[in-house]
Amino acid sequence: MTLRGVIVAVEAEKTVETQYGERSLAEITIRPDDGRGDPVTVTLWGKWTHTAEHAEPGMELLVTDPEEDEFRGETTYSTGSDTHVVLEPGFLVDVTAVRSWVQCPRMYYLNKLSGIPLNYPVVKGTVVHEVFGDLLRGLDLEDSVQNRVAEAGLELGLLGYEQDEVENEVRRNAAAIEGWLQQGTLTEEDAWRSEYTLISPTYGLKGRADALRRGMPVELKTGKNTNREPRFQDKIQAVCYALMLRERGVPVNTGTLLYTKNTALDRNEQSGDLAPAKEFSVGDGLLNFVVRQRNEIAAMEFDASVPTGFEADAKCEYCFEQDTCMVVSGRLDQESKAGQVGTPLPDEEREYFDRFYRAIEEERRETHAEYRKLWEQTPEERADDDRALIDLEPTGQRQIDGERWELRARKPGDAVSKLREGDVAMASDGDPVTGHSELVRIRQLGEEVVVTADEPVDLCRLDVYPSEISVDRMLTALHDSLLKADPDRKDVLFGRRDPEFRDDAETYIDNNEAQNDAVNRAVNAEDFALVHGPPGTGKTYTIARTVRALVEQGDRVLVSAFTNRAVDNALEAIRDQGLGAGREESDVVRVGTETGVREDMLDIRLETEGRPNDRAAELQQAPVVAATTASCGSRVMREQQFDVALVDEASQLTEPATLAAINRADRFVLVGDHEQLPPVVRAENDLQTSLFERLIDQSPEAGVMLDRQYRMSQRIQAFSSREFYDGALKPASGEVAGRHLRDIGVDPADLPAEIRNPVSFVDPDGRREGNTNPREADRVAEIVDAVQSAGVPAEDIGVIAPFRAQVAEIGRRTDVTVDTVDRFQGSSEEVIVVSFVATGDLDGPIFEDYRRVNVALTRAKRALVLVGDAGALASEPFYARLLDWARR
DNA sequence: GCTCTGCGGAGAGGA
Repeated sequence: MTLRGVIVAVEAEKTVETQYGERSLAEITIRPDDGRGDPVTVTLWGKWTHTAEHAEPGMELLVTDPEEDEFRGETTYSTGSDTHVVLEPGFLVDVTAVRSWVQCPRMYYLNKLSGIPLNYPVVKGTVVHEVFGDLLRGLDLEDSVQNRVAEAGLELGLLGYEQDEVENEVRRNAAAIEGWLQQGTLTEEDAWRSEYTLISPTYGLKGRADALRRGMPVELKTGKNTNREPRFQDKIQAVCYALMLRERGVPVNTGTLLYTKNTALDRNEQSGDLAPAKEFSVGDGLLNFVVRQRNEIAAMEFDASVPTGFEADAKCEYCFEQDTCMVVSGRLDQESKAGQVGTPLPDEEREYFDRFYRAIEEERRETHAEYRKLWEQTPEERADDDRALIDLEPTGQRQIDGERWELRARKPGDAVSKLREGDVAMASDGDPVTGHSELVRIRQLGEEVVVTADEPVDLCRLDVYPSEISVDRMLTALHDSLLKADPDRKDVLFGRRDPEFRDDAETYIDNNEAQNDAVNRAVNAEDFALVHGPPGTGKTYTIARTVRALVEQGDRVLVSAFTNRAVDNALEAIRDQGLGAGREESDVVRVGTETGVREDMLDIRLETEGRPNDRAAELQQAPVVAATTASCGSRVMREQQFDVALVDEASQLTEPATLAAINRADRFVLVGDHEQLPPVVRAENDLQTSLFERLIDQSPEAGVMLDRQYRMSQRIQAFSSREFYDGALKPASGEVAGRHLRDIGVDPADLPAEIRNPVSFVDPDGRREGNTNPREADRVAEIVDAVQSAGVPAEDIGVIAPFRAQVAEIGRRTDVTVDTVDRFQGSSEEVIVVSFVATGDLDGPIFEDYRRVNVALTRAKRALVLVGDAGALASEPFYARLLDWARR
């Protein structure tokens, strides 16, 4: 039995006399989640009072296997022999975080804040781990060493390492592993498996064990340890995995640490215990200790407080992070055991840091809520939520290169989900949390689903695997921009100084004054420039022309955007300017994964595998580098410096995500449109406003608005121009203004009367059902058919709906592109049909942000058909104006 | 990457 609920009261610890002597206890009252709602009291005995000290009203508490008692007619609970007390079980702490917390709570905080830098021990450690996995999967040691070192080519090159010396070192590490493995495999056939992903609903833990041997966790350490016992923090890591395995019913009582530098080669010169593998027994004491440590972290994060180092017996004089720790606490004016050095940041910067730190941590909690849905939702609910494909029928498994696995399954019916080809996902036998699951990469997602994995699994279900990476990257960007950035940069970001511009004026673009102004602004910016580009105004061309001008004046340029698609769009235009002719030129380099980068840009994609020096040179010598903002926060990109960072679709980026890109450069140019979609964030907080929007408000003089659009007819653009751009948006020419279906060979007479006008409104009299409206979907499909029959090719028609469910509903009825507004941003079609779904009223956040409507309407070039419920639309002034305009 | 401690044991126990 598990007791679970929100804490309503926490009593102070007290000491009582029992028949077994003096014992301490603390009482916590919770309101259980069981629905009855009557508060119950739980008595925490002995060491669990430690957790009571960290508990606060409002936190969630989980108690496993409590003992039930009657006291004064009420049921009470207390901790027993099998009891674990867990604070905030919904907050998922990573196992490596528990490890660093145990070393020192400040270390945990510093790691979180500043990320893992690019350094040799880290890169080498990763390579050795990969070789270890390969050996477990039966690969040849020499092949594995060579392949894995080559794969790390770029990082090694940036660190100035040669392939041979790294191979030799990895070989030495791997030899220790192999020797030990051979002993084991002689007796234990098939008792191994590598890289085991675990998520714990009970303990609020997640992590990936390096390996399991006969079900027991094995952790690999690339260092040396000649003590008889494994290092304490290493044990902690293994104990976390043991705890999670026990939760799944595996009777784990042993953990193993494998120290790869404990080799026979050193035996002559070293004394001590040089066996690479050190086993230790996992008892209740350690398991409980780990739960209590995790509780400390969860409690600290509950109110976003900052650890000082006093929480544990940290001994700063031994710590390698002492200097960093003192600098961070000095600059952020934090209490710390190590002490402080340096002057604190100005108050407004401190306030900014705190505000965004909290906002990012809120976002992290929302990400954890996504994880929770893995076990809180039924498979059917997950599928309805578009977050999983369920009821897959496995059709085959085979081993492919490198002893990895390719798994196939048939997808029943026309199931849809957020999953995309190239995504990392969680494949399972049906239950991703308690069943057998593996992290996989999706290769193909049609009627047949194909994924690749390190280990085989029955491919019955595929789940979105939430990632904290963007949250982590935002934190490191925040850290870099406040603690490492040059003060000059901060002065303009905080509005203490106006951005400056050089006076030069040149003609870069001779047929569009605003675009030419924008390029001049960007090229002459001493600090930053902002380019406001409403739909169809040639943002991308302006960016490309700017990049060329910057490169010609000798600048090194970083081109970035939130999505891979936007980066590649910008790159395409940049290549049209004559840059990035091909790999030989290597003047433009695209940094990104093979699956993320668009096919026609793969020829300039930076290969990360190969000879270190060559790979590093390709990146370091490129005058133009393009990468997503998430990649800009990567270990590799954090080492790069640019003169100018140019960020496209900046209005869709959170402020810290934008910082990740602009931290890399002396000057920056943001291009965007704050009247289109804002950043996608889960929590409601400061992350919802983009840096672009904030700076446009703060320094309007740094901005140029592109005011001529090359996309929509006059009739189509009118509403958007009036409602969102104060009427300033104009067609670029008479040709654009007068665009009509006739120009592409369509006679309006061939269309049904109700959609004969360039902008029309149709009310199908449907009913909203959840996030769909089947009748409206029917009608949309009929309209699309009619448009096609009149002669518009399918590829020139697009359908936009607010919800993915309706997108799927319509998609079943037509072959043209159907997608959500959010996915349509950045593209356009000759004819656009918009399905509003809502009937009766316009309840729901999706309708509250009018910017979404702006995006939907401005995708159309020659014809726009709005399909919806007139009553619902008329119920709200903005939509009523839209309706009037469409029916005119 | 270091010099160190953090981990008990069956299991009930107070008012």
